[in-house]
Formats: sequence, C-alpha cells, structure tokens
Amino acid sequence: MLDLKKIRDNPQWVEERLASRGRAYNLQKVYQLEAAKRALQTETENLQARRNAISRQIGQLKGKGQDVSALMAEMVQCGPQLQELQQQLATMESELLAVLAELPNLPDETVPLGRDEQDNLEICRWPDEQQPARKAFEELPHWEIGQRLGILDFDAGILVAGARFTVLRGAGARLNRALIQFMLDLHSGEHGYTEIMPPFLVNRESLFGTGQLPKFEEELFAARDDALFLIPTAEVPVTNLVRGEIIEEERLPLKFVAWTSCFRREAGAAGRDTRGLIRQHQFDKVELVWITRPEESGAALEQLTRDAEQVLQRLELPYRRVALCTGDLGFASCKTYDLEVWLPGQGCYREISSCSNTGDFQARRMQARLRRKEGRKVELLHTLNGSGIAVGRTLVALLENFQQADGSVVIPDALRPYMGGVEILRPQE
RNA sequence: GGAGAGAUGACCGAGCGGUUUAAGGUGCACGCCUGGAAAGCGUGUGUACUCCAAAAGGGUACCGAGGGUUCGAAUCCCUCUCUCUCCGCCA
Repeated sequence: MLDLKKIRDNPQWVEERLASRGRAYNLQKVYQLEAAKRALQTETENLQARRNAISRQIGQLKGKGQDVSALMAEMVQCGPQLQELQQQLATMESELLAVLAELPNLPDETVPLGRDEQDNLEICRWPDEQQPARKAFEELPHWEIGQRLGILDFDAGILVAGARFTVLRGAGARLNRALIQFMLDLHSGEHGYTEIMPPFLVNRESLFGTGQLPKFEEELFAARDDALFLIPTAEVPVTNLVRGEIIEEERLPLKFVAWTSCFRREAGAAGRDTRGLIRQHQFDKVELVWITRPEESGAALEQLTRDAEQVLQRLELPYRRVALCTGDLGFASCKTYDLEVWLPGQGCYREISSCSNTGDFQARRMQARLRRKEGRKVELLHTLNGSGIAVGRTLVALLENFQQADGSVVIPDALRPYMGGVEILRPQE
C-alpha cells in the first residue's frame, strides 16, 4: 500500500511513477476522499470531545447528588448525530482503503522504463556472456526426456487431479526432494538463513498483507468451508511472520528460507505452457525472505539475488539475470530481478526465480515496523522475497541441460549426495 | 466434536456502568545519591489518526475482533476469533 501522506504531499511525482508501469492510475478519487475524510474526522472528533466532556460532568455532578437533567437533555441529540457522523466516516475510510489497496507499488528510480517483458534489461549471463552452445544431437524438451525415463507421469496427474497436475515417480520424486534438500541446506547452512516450515493454508489478513488480496483472489485456491486459501508462494506465510510486530532495530535483518508447495489457479494462462512442468497448479519452491531496515533493502536485494544465483551455479545450470522494466513489475514490487535458466529443449531462457524488493509496501499493509535504537522512533520495515529457487522448473532445467544423446540424464555433482550416490538416470525398457 | 475457564499497556496484575485522564508492581530510560556499583529517591515510559505553517501543545480512537444497550462501556448484552483445562476422535 502506498503512503497516503506521500500521495498528498507529492501527487504529481506519485502519478508519474505509477504511470511508468504502463497504464494510467487516476488518483482523483484518493485526493477527494482523503480531503473529505479529514474534514469529517475533525468534525466527528470535536463532537466526541464535547460528548466526553459533558458525560464526565454528568458523572461528577451525579456523584455529588446534583441535578443533571439539563445536561442529559442536551446530550440526547448528540447521540444520533454522532452516530451518523461516525457511520459516514467509517464508510469513507473503508472506501479510501479500498482504493489505496488496489494501487500497485511505485517502481524504484533505478528500474528501467519499459512497457513489457520485451523491455527488460539483461544484466549478465552465466557461465559466460555467450548463449549456451547447442549439443551435437537434437535436444529434447523435458516432457519427452521425463517420460522416457519414466519419472514424469502427466497422465497420472490428470487422472488423480486434472490438467496442470503431474505425478513424479521414482527417481523423479527423489530428484524433486533432493533439490529441496540441497537448496535448504545451502541457504540455511552457508547463507545464514533461518529455516521456516510454515502453514500451506493462510487467512485473508496474511494475503492482504503481502498484496495478493483483494486484487488477485481469482489466482488463489480457496478452502470451501473455511476462510482459508492455499498459499500461492511461501512469501505469504513467511513475510507475514512480522505482521503487526514492532521489531528492535538490532535484530535486523531477519533472513528466512522456506520450502513449500505452492498452489496457483493460473486463471489467465489458458493455453500457455500446457505441456510439461513449466506451469502447474501445484509446484514446490524454496523461498527466501528478508526483513530489513529501510536503508538496507537495496543492498539486500543484490545479496538475496546472489544467494539465489548460487543455486544455479552449484547445479551448473546456465542462466541470465534480468532487471524487470517498470511495465513488467509485479504488483507489490518496487524492483525485481528475474533469473532465467537456459532450456535447450525449448531454445530459450525461462524464469526460474524472481527476486523483489517491496520496500515498505507490504510492511504498511501488515503494519510491520521497527524501533530505532536512537530516538526510540517507530518506522515501517522493508520486506524482500525471492525464489531460491523454483524446484519444478529446476527439475526441468536439469533434464534438458544434462540430457545425453542416448536419452540418459547426468546428475550434477552438487546433487549426488542427495541422490544416494546416483550419477545418471537411464531410460527404461 | 462436547463441557468449562479465560483474553487488560514491554511483562505481571487490579478494575466489573461515571472520582480510572487504565490502580499497583516488574522491566526499561533519564536524573539525584555513590570513589564505582547495588539499594534508595525522583521523573518519564505505547500505537494510529488528526488540529496547529512548524515546534510546543491539544483532540480522537485503541483493554482479543465486530456489533448493540446507555447521556456515558475495559466494565452490561449479542456474534465471532484465539488460548488454556478435561472428555471424545485422529496422523
């Protein structure tokens, strides 16, 4: 959520920043509501002050056994009038909140201007600046590799659940688990993150806090009889760990890593990535979350992204880092780096991690604050999140990058200890 | 799922319709005292919004959440959420 005071003090700048996302946001309603609300608030509070004063007087006089009927008579009109004002005020406040809650975050000044993903800025490639060379044989897409190996069973997914669900079998299931374990060990053991195992179902308050609600409800799976939703990302339960908290400055930054399954309805994605594991209703992801002081979040995004890149490097998967342009930025983000892994089966780079600084945008929704050592002042925290990294897509990348001419797939060194020493997956038959 | 108890400021804990602008204690901060510390004494101690050009200083709201009764609600009524105890069921 945006800072109302900032909107009030610097409307032009805010509108300009919002417009850089590629569509016009009309803030007229905010200005009007805000001004009207303040006027109404003053009026209401003045009346409340009067009521309180007279009520106190009544109490005191009554205590002395004096007559209070004159004062009581005066107060009789006060009640309904006050109730009317309070109701108007409450309506106005919730209208204002509703408008504010749907405005996206302001892009950071360092974010490249652009309309859509075409305008994203490539920062670097790994292991070098070349596009990875094609192999001497025809490289297959992962769904074919996986089916030949007998580890990806798309038909079974459809059978037990439906489209966009997949069953992993044998070494496929093991590989998925090995990747999770490898990533968690790396981040908690070497990068200093605290491992979290959060609930996979969350309430509305949490989803509002991180910005999925109210605007993106159609993207979520909901529990029918309870006010709970399946998490679309671990960002939701993990970031909300600080909701409503005031954290002592010296405890920051907080760094969390969590494996969860993620559940997304993919409502707007009909027809896209219908084959394979790229776009599923359920997938595993290891997520990184930082809670920082405001002045730290810029540097934190760089570090968080490097931590995510480490996963790809250790797994020897070629990738590039891309800075999203203003038009491609997510709702809550003020700056995002995507990591895109090379997929030879498709001959392109695909997103495998998205690392975002949300500044104080989520913190304001969550009322997550810090207390400064000096001055004891309270300020909003900054929150960041990034995939470290998407497990299903990593599995895809492994299959496609380490496939051999004979249909086998080599397991990279870093993963072998987690695969019980298995070094190569061979086609069945 | 059934029965009961409860939810008050950083923490403990009183209050159960108007002398509470939330008693008292602990903690914390500052000051006095001390060679230094402890003890003792004194002062202060939340959040949000708002009024004022700003500061100083006011005002309003917040005693789990939301409604209601009342001139006035932490206190009475209703609904919900959560916690604890016992019973049942269960990985």
